[in-house]
Amino acid sequence: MKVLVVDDDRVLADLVVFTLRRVGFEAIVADDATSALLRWAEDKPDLIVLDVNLPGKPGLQDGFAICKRIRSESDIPIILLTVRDDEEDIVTGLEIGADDYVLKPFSPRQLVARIHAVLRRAGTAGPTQPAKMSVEGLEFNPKLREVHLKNGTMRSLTALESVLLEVLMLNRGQVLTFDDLISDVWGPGGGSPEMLRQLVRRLRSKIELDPGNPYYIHNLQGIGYAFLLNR
Amino acid sequence: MKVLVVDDDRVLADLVVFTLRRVGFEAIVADDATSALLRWAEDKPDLIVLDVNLPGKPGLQDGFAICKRIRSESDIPIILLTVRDDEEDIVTGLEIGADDYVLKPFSPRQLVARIHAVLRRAGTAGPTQPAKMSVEGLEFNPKLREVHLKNGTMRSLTALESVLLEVLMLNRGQVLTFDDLISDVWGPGGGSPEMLRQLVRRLRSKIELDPGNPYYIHNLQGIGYAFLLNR
DNA sequence: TAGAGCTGTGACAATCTTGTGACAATGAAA
DNA sequence: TTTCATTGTCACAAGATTGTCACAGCTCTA
Repeated sequence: MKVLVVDDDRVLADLVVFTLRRVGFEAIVADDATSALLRWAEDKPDLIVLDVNLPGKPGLQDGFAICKRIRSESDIPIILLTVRDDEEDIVTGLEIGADDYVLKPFSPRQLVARIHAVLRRAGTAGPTQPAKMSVEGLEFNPKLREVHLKNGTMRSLTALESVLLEVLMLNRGQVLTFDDLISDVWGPGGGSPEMLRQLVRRLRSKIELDPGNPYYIHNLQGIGYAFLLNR
Repeated sequence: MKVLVVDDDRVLADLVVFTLRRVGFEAIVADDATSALLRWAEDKPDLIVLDVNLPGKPGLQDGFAICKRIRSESDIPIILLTVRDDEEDIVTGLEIGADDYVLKPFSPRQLVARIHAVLRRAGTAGPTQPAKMSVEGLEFNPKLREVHLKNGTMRSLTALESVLLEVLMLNRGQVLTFDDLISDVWGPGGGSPEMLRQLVRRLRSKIELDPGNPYYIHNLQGIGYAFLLNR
């Protein structure tokens, strides 16, 4: 997941880029309109974080101009960075197509959270989902979010249960650490071991014929979980 | 893969070194600016873990000063250890060229993960665990913490049993003293002969076909244990 | 051969990890 | 606005792991 950060404030841009990379995003920087458009065209980012105030001609080379230009050709998610209390800017930005805005000053964590929210709303396309996945009498349809069990029953899964099951089935026979699973399900920087435990329990209650003696999802104490270890 | 750990907190440095060695890194220590620069020049480490607060003149002999000095001559990956999640400190560190930072207090596992992340970004890979270890009909998978015996059975090991078996198998044919084993398994200052005895017993009960007449783990009275001594 | 010291053992205590049931919070849909 | 589904959070139970203890049996030395 690649993010283009457009800001002429070097220190701030560095901090944002560092934070984004730290939680797993690719991040690239542009510091004016020209290089922003060039980066957008060549690096094909998945989201743009765009400062409103940029060097160059106001109205022609500021953040709004870039946003407008990109919107004429693309639906890419755009988050505007603007100065506190400038509500007129906010309205203008949303009108020309920005998806969200963040007020300066802000903390990088706040920005990361906002990026996640925008990406969720945009429903970003991940790798092509397989139509169905079948293993050991368990048939899972990610699109419909339902599983058919060995005994013929069908269970519907929630969104998070689906994500977890897909991650586990795609990596069956391997041990996935708690951190790996948490990152894969909730995204960089999200989730917690407690949340994962609960999700595993909920998923087990739907797919295991005997949840007290799980057949599919195995725990390795202190390490993580595995789906159908070879045994 | 050699890591230079720069920290005047001896206990912490020992713990970090122990942890790094446990997962396959070489680790060396310096406890002030002078020896840090000397170690860097002479031992040519591949990465530096650098505490921000060091004894000596602030601004001239602290972690930032060392980082700045090294950056003027090298791109070596540098991870700063700091107690303050203060953005100012973080920005300062990044500005002078640090690649990442870890907040104290931290768990050794967290630091190792951060080191791997920085090395990945730097394009170098840290040491990986051997997939499997096989000796005389005993097959051990450290990742899954399981052994397959000569008679086909599979046994799961606990975390400490795994560590002990790996140490023993990596040094097979050699005698390891009680102190060596205790230090390797529990780390500096931890463990005891009593605990080691119990652990050896538990491990033997899982891997020996005849625990009363052990084939793999031999005791040398008053000295230590060995794995598969040639007799 | 006897005794001291060492190693192995079974069992229990302490601690940690995982699983569980239930409730709170949130957001979407009716 | 209300209701419901989903997800997050909490407190505690259950199970696993590790530490500790006391003693039996073995080995080595005088």
